[in-house]
Amino acid sequence: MKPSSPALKRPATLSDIARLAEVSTMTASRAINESGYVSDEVRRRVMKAANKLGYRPNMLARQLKGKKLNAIGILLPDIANPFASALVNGIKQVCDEQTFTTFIATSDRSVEEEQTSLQSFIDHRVDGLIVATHGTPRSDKVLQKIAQQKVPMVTIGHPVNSPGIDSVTANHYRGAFDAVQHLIKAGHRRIGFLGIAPGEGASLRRYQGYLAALEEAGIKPLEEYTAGPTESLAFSTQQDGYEALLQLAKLRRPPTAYFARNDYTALGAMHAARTLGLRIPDDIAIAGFDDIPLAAFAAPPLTTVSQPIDAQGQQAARFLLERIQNPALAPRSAMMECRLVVRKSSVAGR
Amino acid sequence: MKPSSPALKRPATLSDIARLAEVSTMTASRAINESGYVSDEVRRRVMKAANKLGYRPNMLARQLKGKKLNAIGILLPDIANPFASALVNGIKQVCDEQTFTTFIATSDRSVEEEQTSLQSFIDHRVDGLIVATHGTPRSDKVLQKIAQQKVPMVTIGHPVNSPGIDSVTANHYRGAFDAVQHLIKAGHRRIGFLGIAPGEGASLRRYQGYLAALEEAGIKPLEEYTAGPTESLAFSTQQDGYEALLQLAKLRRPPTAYFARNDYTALGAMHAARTLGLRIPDDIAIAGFDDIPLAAFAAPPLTTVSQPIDAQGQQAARFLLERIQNPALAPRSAMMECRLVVRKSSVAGR
DNA sequence: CACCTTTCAGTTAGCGTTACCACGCTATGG
DNA sequence: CCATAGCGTGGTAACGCTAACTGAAAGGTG
Repeated sequence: MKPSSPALKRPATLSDIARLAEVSTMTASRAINESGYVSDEVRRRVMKAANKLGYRPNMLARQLKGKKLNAIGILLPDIANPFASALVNGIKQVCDEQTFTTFIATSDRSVEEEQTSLQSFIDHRVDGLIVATHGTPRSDKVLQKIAQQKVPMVTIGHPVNSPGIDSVTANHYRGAFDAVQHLIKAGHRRIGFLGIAPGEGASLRRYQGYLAALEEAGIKPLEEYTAGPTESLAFSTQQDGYEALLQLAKLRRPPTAYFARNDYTALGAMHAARTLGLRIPDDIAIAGFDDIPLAAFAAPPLTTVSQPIDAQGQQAARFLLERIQNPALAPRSAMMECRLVVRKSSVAGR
Repeated sequence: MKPSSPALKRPATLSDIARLAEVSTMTASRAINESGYVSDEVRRRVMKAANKLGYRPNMLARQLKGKKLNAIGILLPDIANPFASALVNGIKQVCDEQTFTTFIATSDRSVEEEQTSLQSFIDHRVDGLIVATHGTPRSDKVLQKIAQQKVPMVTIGHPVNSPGIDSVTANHYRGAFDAVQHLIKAGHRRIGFLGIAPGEGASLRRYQGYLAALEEAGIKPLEEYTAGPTESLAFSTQQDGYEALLQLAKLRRPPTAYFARNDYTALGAMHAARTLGLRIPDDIAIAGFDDIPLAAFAAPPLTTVSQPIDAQGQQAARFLLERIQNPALAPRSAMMECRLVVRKSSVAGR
């Protein structure tokens, strides 16, 4: 006979514990939850029984009784996204302290997926949602619809103007502004923007920052200096950057510097430059955005803008947990500053 | 007065629907679930009511009644991991067909995190688990402990020898063998291994494949040709690759070719080579493993080994869903072949 | 027309948990 | 000595859902 049969095949319940500790179910519940009055002696007995049976409270039954699930959902556009990891870290740091579990789902950058994923979270009765998808008018509508179901919600990356939704965002405008200003100070006047098709940048804050920096320097922005994928407000890839730079380099008077919408695009552009035999940073300068881990290891290392991702995650989690405590809170928003990281890809000479 | 008040603050329940459709709760349940006998007329009435109230079944209450939750948990080592995305895609493809929801959690490469994340999934009563963490003896113990709780489970990436656990894995051994053989065929005899400290490769199949290829060619492996982080069976980074190559290049007779344990390590090594003024592939050849998206965009493009990640995810999901249907299944395992992708980093000349 | 089968709908109970109430017990104070 | 208050414990009901049963009506068969 084994010392103690490892476990029933069915997980232990409160009544199992109660039976073993020879108390009522209710007393067992109180002992486990440290609520109400329980004598030390009984509490010890219950704890011992719970331990022996490997008791784990059934969160589902708990939630059914109107308590919190102690779980939140995080919706990410894409798991390969370099932000994802840092963001989740920041969120988890805060959630762990309050013993909230975090579940992640992805939208694969499709609005349909976004909707079903969010609905799944709600169907499983998470206590709140952190949504880090990229903002498009259609996806905003989805979010507002979801928010109507009275689920506490925080967005990261783009504000949604809706009651009951908090937002956290980085100052993309300012970050782009700083990066382009840096290129201008390095002597460049012809600066291309990689990662979006001409005429589609109206809602892209990084593009607006680019324009503002040019304007401040008295440089008239040329539409032909913008290249990138159409119908992709959401993202832009290495391939896009590669093609965009090849395209702009063909101009009669091509840019001498490029600001890429994100680091992937910038890395693709660097590859294109090499293909064309252009030296970086001697022939052309390149700057990106996001400071992904590989940026520092590119050849040459990439000048870029670093977002305080971790901090955004933390702030979002704090907002959310507060809103779960008090759902009636007025919508709040926080904006965090970015930091320009100057590396070799943008400064000629040593 | 509004045309129709948007929604109660409390989500609609079956009894709400039943009341509105003037039937019993049970009949509403039958109509919604299409089980048992319900007349067409009543079914229509119920559906209409459900629609009007925006009814969504409470999965938690359902599970409590002994039904499936229709949700599985995926545990990933790290979200930034380039596999993660493809893996999740493969899993979702299969799960979507059967209307299973997928939730993701990360272990941050810590065994403690791994345990708490898995336990969280179980606490929330998911129907099954797909675990894609890297195998270490300690983590295997955790998995076995979890498996005792009778949760259907499939591992990806490393087999766990335990009843009730299926595994899916790629043939890392063979993939590494092919890559190293390729380097040998290109004329190299002094081939370094980057990504693990000397003497720690016993359980690393990629290292075993490397050794086997050398042996087959009659090359005696040198321990001093191995460099990388200690106590990191789990992973190796760009930084590790960078340092490892710098270290091996200092040898009196340094390797002329390097096989890196993964592409990140390889990219770090390429950076180190550039720092040293070594040309790739003319002075040294480099090959990696994993074929991450950036590998093709490195300078020069990186020779590497491509895993059938998507297929592994699909297979794992199929295993899991079968096991959820029939938990008594004997453990199964599947191994998928890798593919060598030859690019410029390994072949001198044009 | 008696009898069985199929269809349809309602009633009851229970999943695991906790809120609420009720009951005893002990200590305190008038 | 009885009222009152603070402890400690048990009983009951309910959260939203569905399995199992019960009952009734409709349809078919000989």
